[in-house]
Order: sequence, then C-alpha cells, then structure tokens
Amino acid sequence: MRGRPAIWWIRRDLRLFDNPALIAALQRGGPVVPVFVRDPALLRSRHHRRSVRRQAFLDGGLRALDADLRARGARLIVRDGAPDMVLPALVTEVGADIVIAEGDVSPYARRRDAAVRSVAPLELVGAPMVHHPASVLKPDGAPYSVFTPFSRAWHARVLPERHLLLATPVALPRVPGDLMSAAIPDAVSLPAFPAGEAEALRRLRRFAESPEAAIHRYGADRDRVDRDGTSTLSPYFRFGMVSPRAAVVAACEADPEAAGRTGPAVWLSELVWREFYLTTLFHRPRVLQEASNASWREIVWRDAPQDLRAWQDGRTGYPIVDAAMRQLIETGWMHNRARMIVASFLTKDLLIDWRLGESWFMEHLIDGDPAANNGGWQWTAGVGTDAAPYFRIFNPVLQAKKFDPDGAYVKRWLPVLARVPLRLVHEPWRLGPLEQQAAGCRIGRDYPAPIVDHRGIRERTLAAYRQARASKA
DNA sequence: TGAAATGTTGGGGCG
DNA sequence: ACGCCCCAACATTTC
Repeated sequence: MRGRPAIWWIRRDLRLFDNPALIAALQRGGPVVPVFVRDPALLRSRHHRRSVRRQAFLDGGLRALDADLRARGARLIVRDGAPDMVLPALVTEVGADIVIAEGDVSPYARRRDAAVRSVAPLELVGAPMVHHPASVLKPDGAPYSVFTPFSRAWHARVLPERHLLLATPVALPRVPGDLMSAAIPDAVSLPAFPAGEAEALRRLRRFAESPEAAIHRYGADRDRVDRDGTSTLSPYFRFGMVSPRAAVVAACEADPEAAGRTGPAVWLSELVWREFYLTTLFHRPRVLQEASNASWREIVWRDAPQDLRAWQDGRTGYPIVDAAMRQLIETGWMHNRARMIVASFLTKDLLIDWRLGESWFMEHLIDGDPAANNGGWQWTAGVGTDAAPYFRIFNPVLQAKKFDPDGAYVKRWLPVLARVPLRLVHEPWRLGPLEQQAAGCRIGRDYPAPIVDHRGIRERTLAAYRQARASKA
C-alpha cells in the first residue's frame, strides 16, 4: 500500500455515493480512516439546538454508514470531544498526513474548521450543495440578496450530469490494527424516516425516477398538505445521505426539455432555494441573530408566553395550525405548506418574534438545518433580504380550505375533529351548540376556541411593521 | 409561495 | 320593451 493514511472527517455527508471528500481521501493512495466526531458544542448552540429525533436520525445514519463501510472492508470510527482536540490526536495515532472533509457554511462550523486547521492538516472539499457558496456571486463579487437573479446565475453555471457523479467505492483500504471507537447508541426508531443512504436513494428513485413518479405532479401536489406530493428527502439532505448533485441530475433527467413549470422544474427550484439559503448564511452569518433587512429590526414583538406556548402545543384553536404543530411534535417533520402557515400565524397573527419560532423548529425538526430554517423564517416573517412582503398575511381558514379541501390532514392530527362536518372543519368555532354536541367537539372544552381573531388582528400587525419601517427611515 | 377592499361587467328577475 | 336592482364573477388596487 502506498502513502500515509488520510482521515476522512465526516460531518454532514453521511454517504458513499458521489462524495467528493471521500474520493479525494481515497485518491491519496493510502488507507482511509472514516471518522465522525461527536462535538458537545453542537448540542449547546442555539442554532443547532438539540432535537431528540434529529439526534436519533443522526445516530441511525452513523450506524447505516458503519454497515456500508464494513461491507467494503472498513469501519466508522466515532470519537467524542472537541474536533480541534480529537483530530490532532487521531492524526498522530494513525500517522495520517491529511484530514479531508466537506466544507460547511454555518458560522459555528467555519469557526470549528478554522480551529482544526490551526492544529491539523485539514483540507476542505466542496460544500453540502451543488455550487459552492463562494462561486455564485454577482458580477461585482458581492453575494446575491435576491433569489431570482441568484437562481439565474446558479443555472448559468455548469450543472452535474449523471456520468460525472462519483461512483460508490467498492473497497476502502484500512489501517492495520483496531482503532478505538465510541459506541453509537441504539436510537429511538423513526418509522417515517428510516436513516441511511440506502433509504435516501430509494426515496430519490421513487420520487423522481419513473414516468409515473410524484415529481411530475409536484407543481400541483406539493402544496396539498393532505397528500404525499413532496419528496420527503429533507432529513436526508440535512445529513448528506443523498448527494445534492445526484438530486439535481434526477430533476434534470425527469424533464430534459425543462418544459413548463409543472413538475421537475418546480422541484429543482426548491433545491435552488436550499442553495440560496446556504449561500446566504455563508456570506451573511448575522442572519442567525437578526433580520437581514435592517428596517425590520425595529419591530416591537409581543411578549406573550402563553400564546407562544399555545402555538407550540397546537392549541391555537385554528385546526390547520394545530394539526401542523402536532405533526411536528409527533413526527419531527412538517409539510412545507404547513410550515408557511404556522410561521405566518406566529409572526403575523400572534406578532411573536420569528426567532422564537425558528428556535422551536430547530428543537423538533429532523431536517432542522440552520440555513434553510433561518431562511424560511425570515422569508415568512417578511424580514429577510428577499422575503414575502410584510403585508402578506395568510388566512389560516382560506389556506386550509385550499390545501386541505377534504379536511383529511386536520382530522388525522386532531382526532377530536373526526365527526365535525366538512363545511366547518377548518373553522369549528362557527358550529352551533347542537352541532358541537353532535360532533363531540365542544369549543372551549374538547377543542380550544381561537386564541386570536384573525380578521381583527390584521391592523395590529400592519401597524407594528409600518412603525418599524418608519422608525428606521 | 395572499387576502381584503374596491371596481367593473353582464345576466337575469322584476315591475 | 325597458330601466332598475341584485349579485356572482372577474379584475384591479391596496396593504
């Protein structure tokens, strides 16, 4: 065997297919030591706030990766501690001459990598995306702040093609002897999201790679909270169990003509939004602390812990909001349309700081990613650089009627509504006393009365935003 | 990747 | 036959 060992430091690229960092490590010609460092600092950071399910999903992913590595003559080494302590020690232990990892974008990740680089020979390869954040810039070299021109520039760059995706290695040469590895705990099972690369690739194939696949109905179906019209790949993207480049290849192959905007092109656009938010965080780490649009930093949010609690628990009295919040708590995932509805409700109806919603999502989402989550919240709250206009306020009843027309979604997550007639299932407070009795859904007893009156709340919100804008101008 | 208020149009009922 | 009103349907404007 030629060459000294290379350490393949795995962070959020838990896969063997199309993994540039892994291939770079293999090309060194020596043994490859795959290592995952469990970094206690990550559990304390606000934007990586601990979620039991996300932790379980990660643990499951590590186990799956270890199994895939063992099938190729290697194994996953898990070590606990600060990376700038653990990695230099491991370098010495195995006599490695390089540590290779995929680049990352969050402020914490970049500080961590800088610290490691000062004590170990670290080489970063790529980023968890198709186009590296430093590569999609305006002609003057500044990062884009508006999505549409970003998307245009993103598409103008060379896109991956299937024959360029990096094959899964058939074998990984290992160092002689046995390296110590911490045990991976037996995780809570997540029936809706089995962890691992094999499952991720199954989902990508099922979603995108057949003539009848859901991707072809994505434009129409993705907003229907009562249907399985989305890819459900977000947790797998979060931990790199699927390659973003492979996803883009699948989308482009599903619609080679890029005809219309009904299916694959719409999904591809969602992938570009993901890259937009990762890129934004890379260039503007402050977005994690404050609104990226300065005029919206002055909004006086309500201090309303009881309302916040009701929102978190799914007790607002608006079925579409409560159903979505229950789905989040019970499964660690929420339909994207529902995310917009509950975010609009927290920020626009309750006038509660978007950062509290962002934080709650991070505590519960399996796919919780600082960049995408922050971007989504700033967008809905209307405080981002390229956000929804502040006066765009979702009406939870209209949204529900439009995107859950049969009431199947609210009834699934709120069984108390099971016998409420469809006519009023999205606004049960309008049921007459006898109807409430007959449906077993007495408002204020079996199901809460609305905690705010959506129709009456509009002016309060518009006033708060107007005032912020005026105080800044 | 809204919603509500306001404006316009046109068909039909009616005296 | 005609003007009038009502109102749904659609378009435009405003936040």
